[in-house]
Amino acid sequence: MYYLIKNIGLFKDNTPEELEAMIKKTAFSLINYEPGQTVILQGEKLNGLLILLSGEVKGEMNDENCNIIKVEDIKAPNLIAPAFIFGNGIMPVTVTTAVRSEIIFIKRDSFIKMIQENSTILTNYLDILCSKAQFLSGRMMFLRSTNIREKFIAYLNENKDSNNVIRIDKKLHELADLFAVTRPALSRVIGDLIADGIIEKLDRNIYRLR
Amino acid sequence: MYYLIKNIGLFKDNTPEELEAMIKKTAFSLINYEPGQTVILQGEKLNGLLILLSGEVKGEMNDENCNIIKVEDIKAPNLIAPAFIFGNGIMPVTVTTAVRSEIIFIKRDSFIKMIQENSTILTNYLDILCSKAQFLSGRMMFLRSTNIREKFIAYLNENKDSNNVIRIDKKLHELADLFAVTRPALSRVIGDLIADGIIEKLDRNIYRLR
DNA sequence: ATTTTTCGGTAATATATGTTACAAATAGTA
DNA sequence: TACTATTTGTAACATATATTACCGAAAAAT
Repeated sequence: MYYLIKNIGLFKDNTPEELEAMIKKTAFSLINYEPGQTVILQGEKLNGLLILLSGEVKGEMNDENCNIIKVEDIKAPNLIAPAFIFGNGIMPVTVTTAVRSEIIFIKRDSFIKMIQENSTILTNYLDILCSKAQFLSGRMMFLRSTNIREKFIAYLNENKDSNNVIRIDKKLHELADLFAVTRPALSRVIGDLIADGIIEKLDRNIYRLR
Repeated sequence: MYYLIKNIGLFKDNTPEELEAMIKKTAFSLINYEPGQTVILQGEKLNGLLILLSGEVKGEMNDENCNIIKVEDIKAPNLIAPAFIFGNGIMPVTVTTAVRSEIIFIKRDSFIKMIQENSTILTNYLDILCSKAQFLSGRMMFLRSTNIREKFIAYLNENKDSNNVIRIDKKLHELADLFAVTRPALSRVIGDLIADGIIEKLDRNIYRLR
């Protein structure tokens, strides 16, 4: 178990032995979930740290019209909703297990004690929170400002290799979802970019910028 | 000064005396800025905590086409970019003073020591970071999913009083900016909502939902 | 090898929003 | 009061994207 959680960013700088010592003096509960069970409901307050030790969970959101919006999948080992332990902390999504899973729950007070006593865990947690905020802030600027054409070119620039070649390792509909647009619209824009000579299609999902 | 910074969320639970004792044993620098001076440049790494003690700063962003996008104004007393102290920490905006200002800078290591030694400051900082991430995550869902009509109705629902009346205390162009749309488009949608009998206009910037 | 499913390209059409311009209403100021 | 600047409403038109549908290619399953 300590070898498992060492793969989580929060604990990456601790040895399995340190983690064992630390967990041993921390109050926690280890819960086994069957596939499809609810871990935490949208609207509930998260009162501590959830560590997905094994298995896989998915987040889903219900909007006012009761449409279910799939938000993200988390595979073990990983933290679940680390940015919802503090602040108002009301979960915007319902988290359910996709497969049989083990989850560790550490109450907020115990978690605070843990990060106070261990400065690498503290800074790792701060890194996680800040990175999350920075990522979201960047992503928001990205979504707000640009059209599909610029989004796609920005994506290519971020992922190009030294030859300006990009292999897109996502389904097109996933990429479209990332850009918050529809797949045919993205597809058309890619076609336009090729027609305009801005990019070159080398193979299925492989392009070169020029 | 200690009375001033007590008004910052990070220090709200400490008495001025505690703050004085704490600051006295922390290495920091207090810098005076004239109006229009640069505090930190877009692309630079932030290496500690910036506390705006007096005055006012603004954040501006340059996109690839060198357009300047105004991001936000911060009035004293307040923290500047608290979510960029950790993580990758590269500033996405340039911060400059709008008026003569005083700014305290505490290096990252000193700040870590401060939050380790004072658990109310630690939890306040965690609250700030988590709230930021939660806010951004909510705002992103909002921007991604809905059209102007739904955004405006959501805004009305969040701000309505017991009689379903909303006084919009923003300029229309500010509201449009919040929604990441243009003012005429928002204006037209409001007109449509009135025409459809979904809302009623009581006065300039005052509406009733029905 | 054959069938079935998924994935990506494309087109017609509909819709939402942007752009630009101008006028009316309001607020601020001499 | 009159003048000016700001804010808002509105319209014509342009554009980007969504929606829907269909086809062919690729991948997966049988």
